[in-house]
Amino acid sequence: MNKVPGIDEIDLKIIGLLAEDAKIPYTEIAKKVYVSGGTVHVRMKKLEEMGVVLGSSLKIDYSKLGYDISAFLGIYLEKSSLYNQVAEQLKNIPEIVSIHYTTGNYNIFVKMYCKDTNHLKDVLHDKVQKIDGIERTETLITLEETLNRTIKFQ
Amino acid sequence: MNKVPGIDEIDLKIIGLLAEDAKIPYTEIAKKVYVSGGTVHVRMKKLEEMGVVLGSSLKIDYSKLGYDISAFLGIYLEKSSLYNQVAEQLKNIPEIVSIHYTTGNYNIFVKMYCKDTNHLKDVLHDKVQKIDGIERTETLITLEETLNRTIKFQ
DNA sequence: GTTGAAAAATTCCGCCG
DNA sequence: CGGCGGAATTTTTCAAC
Repeated sequence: MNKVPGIDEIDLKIIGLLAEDAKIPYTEIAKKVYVSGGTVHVRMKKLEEMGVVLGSSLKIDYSKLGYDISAFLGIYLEKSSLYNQVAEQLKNIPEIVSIHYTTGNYNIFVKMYCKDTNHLKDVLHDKVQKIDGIERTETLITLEETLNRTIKFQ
Repeated sequence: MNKVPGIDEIDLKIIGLLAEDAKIPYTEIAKKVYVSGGTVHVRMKKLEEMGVVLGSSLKIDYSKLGYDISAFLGIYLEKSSLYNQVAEQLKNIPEIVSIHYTTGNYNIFVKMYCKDTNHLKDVLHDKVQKIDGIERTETLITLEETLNRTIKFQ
């Protein structure tokens, strides 16, 4: 399997189980992994201190909250050295949930959620396109999301 | 704000808080939102039944587990009607964590994690490229991920 | 890594506005 | 009916081994 110093099979199993549902009680994890509840607690604390586990979050169906459009944005910069500066501005746009500096076609790649096509148009036109250093953008609208999981380590 | 039937400000605040850290105790959420712990519990149960909240998961630093490469894959299909068929095959590749059917440049857009460039090459060559119906792919390697949050509703 | 016990949170239910 | 409060149950958390 995976060779990472300081992390063993048990740690990976714990992470694997909690990645699917972060609210499973440690006592239940303990049974499945054949250790005591206290050990699961100690392991998780270690993993958090190591920075392997960064926290937990809710899985949310955005469309049920009125955010019907999930889209990716490929951004071309005028100069790739502008990344940090442009990323700072992108952070201020609440519709944007992740920002990636990438090799390949685009310089920056961004994921965002919008309520509808008008909202998307507004964000693009009034917020993204106004940022200095952005040459042009390309929009990929997600029509269907088939999968959304965490990687399997076991 | 947002008009979604059956969901009010309090629900959105609860979701907002738990989206940042799914393990905050309901009693603590209750204090911040000025309702009782029982009410937070009832609200969350309602949101889960409505399918707004799909569950919870761990935020994991994949690089600390030896998965140093996060990449996107833009996939061109021979015919876009092949989506379901190809998506089924992609699901069987454990390195792939999300699959999107998109408008724009690519037909399918995929996110994946690999240990290193060799691992990435293997996945592309031995797994992805072997799938029937895929014309060609384009790889965008993430050099830096600046942001990863859930959308702010409040 | 385990155990056990104190502290805290969850969860459920009857009551009230 | 939605929200509250309290009580039983479960979980978390921590110290000693």
